[in-house]
Amino acid sequence: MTNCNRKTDIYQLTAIFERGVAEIINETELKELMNSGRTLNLKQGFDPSAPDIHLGHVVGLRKLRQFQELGHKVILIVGDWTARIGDPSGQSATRPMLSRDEIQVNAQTYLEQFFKVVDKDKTEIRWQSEWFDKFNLDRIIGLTNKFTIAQLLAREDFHKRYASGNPISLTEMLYPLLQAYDSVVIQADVEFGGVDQKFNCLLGRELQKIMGQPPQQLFLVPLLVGTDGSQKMSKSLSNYIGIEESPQEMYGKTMSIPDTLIINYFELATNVPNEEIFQTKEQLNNSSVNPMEIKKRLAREIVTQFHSKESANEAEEHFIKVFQKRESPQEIPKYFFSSRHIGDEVYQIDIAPVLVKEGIVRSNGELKRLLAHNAIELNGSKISSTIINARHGSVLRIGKRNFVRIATKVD
RNA sequence: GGAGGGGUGCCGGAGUGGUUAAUCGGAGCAGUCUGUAAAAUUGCCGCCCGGAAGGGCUACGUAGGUUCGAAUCCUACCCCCUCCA
Repeated sequence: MTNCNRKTDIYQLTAIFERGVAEIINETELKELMNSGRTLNLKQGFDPSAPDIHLGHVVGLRKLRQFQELGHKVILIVGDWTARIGDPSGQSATRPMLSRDEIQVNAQTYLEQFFKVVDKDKTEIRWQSEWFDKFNLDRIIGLTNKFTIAQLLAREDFHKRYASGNPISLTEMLYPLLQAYDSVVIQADVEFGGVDQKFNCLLGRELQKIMGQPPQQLFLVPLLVGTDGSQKMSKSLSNYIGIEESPQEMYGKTMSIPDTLIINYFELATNVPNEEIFQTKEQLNNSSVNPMEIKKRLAREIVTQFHSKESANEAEEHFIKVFQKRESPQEIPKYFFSSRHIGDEVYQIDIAPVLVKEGIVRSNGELKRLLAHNAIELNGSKISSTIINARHGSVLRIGKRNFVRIATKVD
């Protein structure tokens, strides 16, 4: 190994262990493993019931990527069996069973997004069904008798639910066991996950020991707080930034995070070097720069990562134009409205049917509420009725962010 | 097998015969302010008709029943929780 490479290694190691880490079990052992020169099996599981990846997931995926760059191999487990159980960390216990086809489709979608961050060439994909399809009662008993109820109840989520009298199904108890068994099958060296996965991952470690394997190391990343600024990013709370979203959406959602989260996002979701982040922190602390400007930088970084620099710049222009200067955006979707020509290129139009039918507003009632709140503009001026006089090409703005260009259609 | 408690809107949680589309909190949406930040403040928050006043429909686990009238009473069923065995 040349000196040059060594330096890179040290630099990378620092990045790996000092940023975007919640907890490592056991750090010393992990470092020894990494020094052993062996290609490590990095385990990452995913549940094909929720195929969309958002920035919260990216925190962990970026870690995987960093490890890959050191030459290690990711083994992605498609949890086609655990998906049927549903991760108990959600409140609702039972989920509908997914069909084979649905799982296939979800897995496909997931993979496309997954490889936007993780290196495809250094990834192996394994399906739980490879081993669990063959499981019989004998094996299930063999697995379950290795653990006690008390052990499983130690999991915070189970514990809380039990204490507050909420149901826990036996099947759910199986979830951590299956996940643990995956580690045994693939002989995982390190399992990656959010801190909320700690219990499940630890169980894998436990089971490996019982089965005579060296226990896997745990690399737990922090949970990214969502755009609402209070809860962890998740699709069901709709406080997420999906990596498949348009540059404009991504940019806008980033701008909507609370200022207090800016540094956190820089650290967890971007490659901006530590020194720069440190400077940024200073600027925020002594108020020498408007936090908005810093957030714009963050938004550009994020959009660039999943789209391109150009898209990021365009998204920023759009943002400034539409939200800061309150002008109409460049591109506005056009809809045809039944119109009655009342002379001089002016048409009388009832906008309600189209807006409701196209789902731009939820219902007629909703539309009336918006009108009552002065939330609808025609070419920049508020309107108070769904019956309007407009020209072909006039622009409607509904709420903050919905724009509609009117195309007239005389019946 | 026995005893008791409970199932309400996106979530939590009131409500025990009419004044209840259902108190309150959270979430959400919109207005003002503004940096799609925070804070503040106002309004909305089942669907349909109506400019409005108002009217109609659907809804409190499911299906029936009593009643002029039921989320509230009765019957059966389904589901959940706790304790005893």
